[in-house]
This record gives sequence, C-alpha cells and structure tokens, in this order.
Amino acid sequence: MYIYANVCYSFMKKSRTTLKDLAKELNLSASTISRALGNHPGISETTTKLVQQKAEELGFIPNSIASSFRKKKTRSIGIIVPRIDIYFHSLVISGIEDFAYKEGYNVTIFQSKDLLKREQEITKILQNKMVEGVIVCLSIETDKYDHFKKFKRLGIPLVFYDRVPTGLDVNSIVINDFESAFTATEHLITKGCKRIAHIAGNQSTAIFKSRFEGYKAALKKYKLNFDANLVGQTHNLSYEEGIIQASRFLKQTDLPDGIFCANDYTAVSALQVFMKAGVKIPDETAIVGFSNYPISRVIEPHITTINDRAYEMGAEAAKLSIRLIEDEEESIKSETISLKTELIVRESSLKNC
Amino acid sequence: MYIYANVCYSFMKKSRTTLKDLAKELNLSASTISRALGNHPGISETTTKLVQQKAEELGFIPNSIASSFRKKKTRSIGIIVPRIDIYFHSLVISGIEDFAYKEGYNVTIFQSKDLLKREQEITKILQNKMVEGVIVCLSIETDKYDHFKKFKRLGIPLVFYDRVPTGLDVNSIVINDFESAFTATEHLITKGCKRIAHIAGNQSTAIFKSRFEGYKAALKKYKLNFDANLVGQTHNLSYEEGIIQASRFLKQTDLPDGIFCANDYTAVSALQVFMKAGVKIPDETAIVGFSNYPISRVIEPHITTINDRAYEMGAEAAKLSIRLIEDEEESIKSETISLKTELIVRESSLKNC
DNA sequence: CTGAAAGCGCTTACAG
DNA sequence: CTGAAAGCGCTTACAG
Repeated sequence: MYIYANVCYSFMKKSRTTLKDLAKELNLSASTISRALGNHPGISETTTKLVQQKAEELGFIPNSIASSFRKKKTRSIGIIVPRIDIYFHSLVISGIEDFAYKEGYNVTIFQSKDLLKREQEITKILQNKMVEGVIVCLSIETDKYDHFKKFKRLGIPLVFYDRVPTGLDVNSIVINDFESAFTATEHLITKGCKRIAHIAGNQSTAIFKSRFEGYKAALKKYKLNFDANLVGQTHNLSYEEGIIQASRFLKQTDLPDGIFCANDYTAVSALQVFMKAGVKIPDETAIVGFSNYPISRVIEPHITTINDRAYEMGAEAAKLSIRLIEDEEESIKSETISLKTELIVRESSLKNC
Repeated sequence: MYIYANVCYSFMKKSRTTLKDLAKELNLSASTISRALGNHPGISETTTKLVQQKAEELGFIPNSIASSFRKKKTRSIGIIVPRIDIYFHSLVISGIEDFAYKEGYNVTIFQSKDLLKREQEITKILQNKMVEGVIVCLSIETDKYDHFKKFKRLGIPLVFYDRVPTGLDVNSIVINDFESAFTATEHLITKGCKRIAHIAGNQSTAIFKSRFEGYKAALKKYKLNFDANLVGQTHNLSYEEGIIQASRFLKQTDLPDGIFCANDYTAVSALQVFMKAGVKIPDETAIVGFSNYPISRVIEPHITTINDRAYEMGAEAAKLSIRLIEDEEESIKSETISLKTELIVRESSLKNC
C-alpha cells in the first residue's frame, strides 16, 4: 500500500495542511483541533498548547474561506466610492480601513467612476455573500436607489457617507454643510467683509446646495445684500471652473472683498486670479475655501478652510457598519451621524492682523 | 407534519434562496441548476432559459463564498500599501481596481502605515486563502522579507511596485528612476543651467538613491561640476524639509540656476522660498519636480515634472498578478516591468522662451 | 442532456 | 474535556 497524502512534487503547489492533517498527526479529533485553535474554554490547557504548537510547526494556516462559509461570516466590508484617487475619498477609505483593521474586518473596494450603471453592477456583485456590510458614497449620476434595496432584504447593513440618498431613511455619516458654510461666511463678515462672493458647486448635489444656503443665511443674519452677480455656479468645482468664475468677479465694477469657495481648488483659482490682477489677499479680498486639501496649507498665502473630517467620516462609517453587522436584533430605525467640522484660519482671510 | 422551510418571521433576516430551493421549485437536480446558471454547454437551451428565468423571479443570488470554497478560487487580490491617502498610492490602487474589475476580480486593501510589524501581521492575514494574489508596496521600515516567503510556498503570486525588495528575485513594476532623474536634469542643462542643485529623498530607499545617481550622471555627461553643497538630503521629501533645504541653497554665495527635486512637494518649497527671496523663476533659477502631483499644475509658475505613471503602475501590477494567478504552470522566473516615464515641461523650467 | 453522489475544510449541537 | 456526525451551498467527475 502506498501513501499518497502530502506527497509534494516540485512542480506542484504544495497542498495546504488542513485541520484533518493536524488531527491525524496528533491522534485527536478535528473537533478538538478546531476548538483548541480557537482557544475554546472547554479544552484542556495541555491539549490547547499541544495543538497550537503542532499547528505552528506544520505551518498550518486555517482556511478562512471554509470558516467563512461554515460560519456565514466573512468579516468583510465592501466600499463603493466614486473614485479612489480623489483625496477626500482616499482619506475616508483610510479611516474605514484603520477602524476595520482594528476590529478584524477587511475592506473590499470598488469604484463607481461616478457612473450609475457601474454602481448598479457593483451592488449586484456585493449581494452574493461576499461582504457583511456596505459603505457607499453615491455616484454623481445616481438619482434612483432601487439597486440598494436588496441589501436591506438580505440583512446587509448599508451606510452612506458624504453624498447620501435624498428623501430616504438610511444610515449616513455627514457633516453639517449648511452650518460649516455659515461659519465660513460669518468668519469673513467678522473680518470686515461686506461684499462676499461665492463659488458654488453643483446645485443638484445636496451638500453643495447646503453650502450655498449657509452662505446666504450668514449674509442675511448680518443684513448684507445678496447679489446674484457674486455667485459663480460650477459643475464640479474644478480648478478651471474656479478660474472662470473668479475672472468674472474681477470684472465687476465693485470688487468683492471676500470670497467663500465651496472647495479648496476653486479657492486656489480665486486666489491666483485676484493676485495676478494685483488685488491684495487678504487685505483687499479675503478668501475662504472648503475641505482642507493639502494644497490649502501650501499655496501662498495659505488658505483658510473648513476641515471636513474625511478620515473621521470613514472611521465613523466603519464603526457604525460594524455595529450594525454585529447587533443581533436588526435595528429598525436609521441613524444619521453628523460630524462637527472646524474652521481652520490661515493667512488668506487674516485681515487687520 | 409541519413544513418549516423558508418560513419568514418579520423579525428574522430572510433566509436566502439556494440552488436547492430552485431545484425543488423546478423539479430539476441541483447539478442541472448549477450548470444552467453557469451557461454550461451541456444543458439544453430550454432548460437554461427556464432556470435563469426562475432564478431571476425568486431573486436567487449565488452564494459566492460557497462557490469560492468549492472551486478554491476567490477571484480576489490583496493589496498592501503604506497609506491609502498618499496621492501616488491612491492612483496606483485606482489602476489596480480598474483592471481587476474588468477581469472580474475584486480588491481587498490593507495599509501598513509604514510599519514593518503591521505589514507582517497583514501578510499573515492574507495567507489564509482569502486572496489569490498579492500586490505590495513595502513599508519604509521594511528591511527583511521573510514574511513574504510563505506566499511563494502557498502558490500565491506576489507583485511588488514602487518600493520593492532589494537583492531579491521578485515580480515588480517600477519606473526607471535613474533614467527619469537623468532626463529631468538633462532638461535643465539644455535650458542653460550650469549650477544645478538637488533635493534628495531618503538614500536608504532605492528609488531615491537612483534619482540622486541619475542627477549625478547627467552632470557628469555634460561635464558640470558636482557640488555637495548643492545637494539637500531629506528624510521623506516633505514640504517642510524642502523649505529647509531650499533656504540653505539660498545662502550660497553662488545661487543655483536650476534645482531638480526628487518630488513635487519639495519643488513647491523651492519655488516658494526662491520667489520670496526675489529670485525669478525660471529665468534666474529653473525648477523641476518629480511625480506630477496635482499641485504641480496649479501652483504658479506651473512646475515641470516627471509623470511617474502611478495609474499605469497599478494597472500593470493587476495585469501581471492576474496572469500569474491564472497561469497553469507556475512560472519559474520573476518579471520586472519598467514603465516609461515622461517629462512634462511647464513654466518653472521654461527659460529663454 | 440530466442526475446522484461525493466532497471542499471547517464548526457546532449533541452525546458521553 | 473530547469525539462522531451532520452540514454550510456549491461544483464536478462519473454514470446513464
């Protein structure tokens, strides 16, 4: 009789050691091995040690797919982001990964590329038991949410961040864009600005609409006139669009003495356009951005901006997601966590100082 | 006799439809269902259609964990990066995800946080069958590679990018840092620079050493003196370190008329320090960076730099990884793919134009 | 073209 | 404290 088990031809992948191999080796049952490796209290310390030593010796690595399959738990979270290479999202993902890692979860990542169709495809992929929870920032195109409904039926908790569905009862992590924009604008006002312009993001996206509203609310509170000529609408707050809008402001007979921009890229545009025209920043025109992008603390003068807590947003999303995964009773009501932002004051708004 | 199967209490997660449920429903065997869903040629078209329709109707979603387990294929790739929120890595990851997605693979991501210990932990996690291939950029601390050896034995192909093990025979995707640095320096020389400084990265990291060597080689070729005073060593090429080194250059009696910086952050520092001191960029001092960070095309004057092909690097890493996964015969020899970089000429080096 | 049966490598309820 | 047995939901070699 020939023994074929564990024969290893040099041209073959070595077959892995399994629980059974260990059991045979130690004359114990697979049950005992499994329990010993999991530090189950009902196994004697001697046996546990013995098993763990042998496991180490044979280089045993548990097959986590088998385990996931058996336990119906993958300890895996799926993320859908528009793009990974947008700094904001890379920070969020970093926060998610960090928190998940600490909790023993891993993170599988997908990019919707801001395409509804790809987002829909991805949700299909994620419904096949691969992940226990899903964290999403909606694509810019997304205007219907049917593709997310199935997760609820499957008991896979969904957490949205930043761009979240409107009018739907969902778990979400957001910042208060209205309040943040209000604070930013108010800051310009307290620095003495009376004619404040705004470079606005896409008004069909809730967060940019809120920023615009916050700007208007601050003007109102301080009884400053709202001038539609001082609002520059953009599609996606790109640097190039910022240049266009800032140049438009520059043509006004009465220049703005403050500009609140809905992101830092357009704040950079405004800064450069105005400086090139010989306008003194901040003394003649003060500028505030939004998001605390790295560039805001590098460009000169450094730009006052809003820290939008991207990393924390990710960590909170992971935290909530894992809580929902591990909560025995499915919680009925949805949660919205709103993170406090922070105004970071830098040179671009430091008048009279 | 009571039938309990598929009873769904409102407070329970609905149990999923399985292959067996479908089989029962259609009076077919599980084998046939499985094959029909997989469009196996040996199943009649009528049956295939019937099964697929019913699957759709009952909202059947195959359990991919069961399938992975059975087939011993997860169609999953693991990535270990120092940090996700570094623009370069976010671009690489984006390239990996894009290519993997097209090929039906998904991507699980881990951050080493530039800690050897965490990198080692992660490799342990990744050895448990979760992924079929692993793509790595080493942590800055990594000076031994034992924790990667096991992958080879397990038949899990490893692909390194950017920061790759030295002196080891591994699959890797890199750019030619020497050549790129040579080209960048040569560009300054052809623009008339005779006294060229260099802000260098950590010389214990191979890529930064190569950039330094490339710089020296270009000087040599054009018979320019190498002046150690014109080399600013940094630990991690931070903006702040760039400020320090550029300020040091500024104190030289004979100012450099060109600066080649090993990344774009320090190029920004040099630009700002020199401009603030009243030095005209590029006419008095021309500046070239490295990496084509977004800031390089926003700061004024825009910075000449090297496109380091981060996205393509990711795509190539994924491509190689998947090829190695799917190749039946384990290939013996390792591959190193070197991507062509590109000099992007912008205002910061456009003398005499 | 279809089905019965075995089995992937674990975990766990049950029994002792 | 330990073991025998069943089973998670698929896939596939074998048989017809």
